Amino acid sequence: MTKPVTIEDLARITGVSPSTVSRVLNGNKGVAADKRALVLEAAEKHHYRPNAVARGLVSGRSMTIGVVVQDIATPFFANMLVGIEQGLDQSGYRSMFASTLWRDNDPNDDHEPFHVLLDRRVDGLIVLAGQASDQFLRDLAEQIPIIIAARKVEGLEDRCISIDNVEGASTITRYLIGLGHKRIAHITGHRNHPDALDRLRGYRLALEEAGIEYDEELVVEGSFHEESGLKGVEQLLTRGVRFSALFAGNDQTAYGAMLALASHNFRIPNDVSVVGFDDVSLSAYTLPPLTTIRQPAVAMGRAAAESMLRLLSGNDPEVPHFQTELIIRKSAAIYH
Amino acid sequence: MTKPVTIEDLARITGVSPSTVSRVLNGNKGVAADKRALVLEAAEKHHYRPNAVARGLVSGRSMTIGVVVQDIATPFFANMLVGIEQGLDQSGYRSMFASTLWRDNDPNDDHEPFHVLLDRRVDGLIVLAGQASDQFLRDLAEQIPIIIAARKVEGLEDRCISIDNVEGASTITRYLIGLGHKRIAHITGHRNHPDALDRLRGYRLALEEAGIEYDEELVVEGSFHEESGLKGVEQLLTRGVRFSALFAGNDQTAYGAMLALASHNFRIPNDVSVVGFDDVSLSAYTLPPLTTIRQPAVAMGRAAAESMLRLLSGNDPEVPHFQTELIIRKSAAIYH
DNA sequence: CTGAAAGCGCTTACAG
DNA sequence: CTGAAAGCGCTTACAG
Repeated sequence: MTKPVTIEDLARITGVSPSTVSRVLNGNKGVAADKRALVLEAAEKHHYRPNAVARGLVSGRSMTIGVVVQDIATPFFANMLVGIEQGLDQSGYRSMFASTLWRDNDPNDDHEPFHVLLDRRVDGLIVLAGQASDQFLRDLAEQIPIIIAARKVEGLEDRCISIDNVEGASTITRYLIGLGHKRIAHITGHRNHPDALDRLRGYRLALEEAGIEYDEELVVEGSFHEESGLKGVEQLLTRGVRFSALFAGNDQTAYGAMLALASHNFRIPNDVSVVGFDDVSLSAYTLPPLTTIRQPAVAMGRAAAESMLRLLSGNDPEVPHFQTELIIRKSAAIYH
Repeated sequence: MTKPVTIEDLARITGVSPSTVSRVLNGNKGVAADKRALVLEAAEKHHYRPNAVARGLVSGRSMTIGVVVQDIATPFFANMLVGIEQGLDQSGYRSMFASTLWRDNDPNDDHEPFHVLLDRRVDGLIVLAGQASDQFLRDLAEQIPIIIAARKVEGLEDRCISIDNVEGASTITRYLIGLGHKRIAHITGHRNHPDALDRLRGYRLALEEAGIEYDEELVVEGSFHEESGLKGVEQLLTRGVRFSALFAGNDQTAYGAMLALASHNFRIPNDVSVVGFDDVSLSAYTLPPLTTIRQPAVAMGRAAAESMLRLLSGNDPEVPHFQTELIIRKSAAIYH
């Protein structure tokens, strides 16, 4: 473990002052050409690398932006993270992630990931969905530049990047109705998850418009995971309700649902149509490929990063508006 | 943007010296109980939070460990990252990720993610697979504690956590052979990827053992992505070669392959058996559920973090050995 | 038990 | 154009 070379070292080697070394290293104007060359050469030769920690302490900027995420391993979030990295690239900023999910026992741990990041003096915070309260996020916004993605926070509208879940859900439900389906089941996300609530609302809205009565026997609670799609279908089947189509709360739920249906010998889409929400990249490869609503995760992540960059340079974040899009593949068909 | 309170502030408020404040904040012994109480109360009241940057500068430890990863959005890597977070939890250390993948144009950028991390003075580095050269990693190991996961580096064996790809591949190929298959196709990973090479070797090994001649017409190059599974099958079909089973280089490749086969009206596993490698969590939910080789990503990530922690505390890393496991589901069946 | 001082590696006015 | 000095927020010997 060799000690990294410092500016002090370089100064000693080249015979100029540390100030001058610092200046040439920072591409600062006004340094004699010969000294500049000297320093640059020495830096190169000794593999000098600036200590970002020290630099951060004096400049007050760590050049890293914190990202709070529920679960890295969820395809949708993973894609947003990719987008964030893309958006930050070339900016000199880097992202640092902090997650919670898998330790959801301790409720006041909800703030723990925020603190790790804040303590490390990140220059800004991008929050992906998550269960921190609106109030907490509002307070945070007083302390540090913040952008929120895949979630809407009252009072922070100009910092939120999200799609309209009600609209997306009603669009895909309408699509099923247009295919002739009347008995449409729905497996929701977590009971209190805002997205889950909005999607349920969109589903009901579309039914209402079409004059189809809402039947609570047709909806079961899920959790946005594959497992819950599987269980959801089992529940529906146990209840003995008839349905010709199923709107799963998200794509992962749809995967589980399709498996359960197949194992009960229902053919998709001939016997029952299945649709999801999100359009995770895998959904183009399921059997059959999944009809779903696209929520542009990568683009949203990139936009979050870009808005953050704008915020950090003192400008208006200008968060863009994202539209959902109906992606028609093979998992839903005309009712007969 | 309110300025965070500092130790200096706390000293002024409580009337003790900064040294004393620092001591009580660090749970240091030997401080009068009354002063301790005073400081603690003030810290609480003013929401004091230590500046990890300053602390890092003096202690020389940033309490963050860098993780270099090819692609966060790949399920296998995402799971390793989850494992790393789990392993670091409670240790006070945090991870910072840096990836490259999606900018694979510039070859000498390969080292860029290492530099961002090194410049920020991470205390250790966990490298997940990746294309940095063995030599580069060996050099790195001289500078900083390093653990390498999902890859083997010569000379750094005691720092590598990986499974035996040859063994895994030969195991699953043997399984197919045991089912009666003789014409087994294989879609590899990237041409030069060590894992891809090892899996191909394992495949050939098993064939050889069984006295089945290796037929290069049966193997096509893939890239470990869904898309390449799809294309791989198309190629095989175009070649007009007969095969009753297909060993995909990894699970994602298998997904694409299954889709292609299905769209050509092959039933899985009745007409052709398909197996993968990795056992990503989704593989339990495909149609049919995928028979595959499990590479315990989360556990490996956790082990990497734990070994790193050991290394940082001056102990032997004690990297554990991981075994692959054959996971039998529904995508492969007896040949007839 | 406690404070003054030095120092971590850098940047940035301030003089010259 | 260039160096000496101060300072970022903390920790840690060093005296007392």
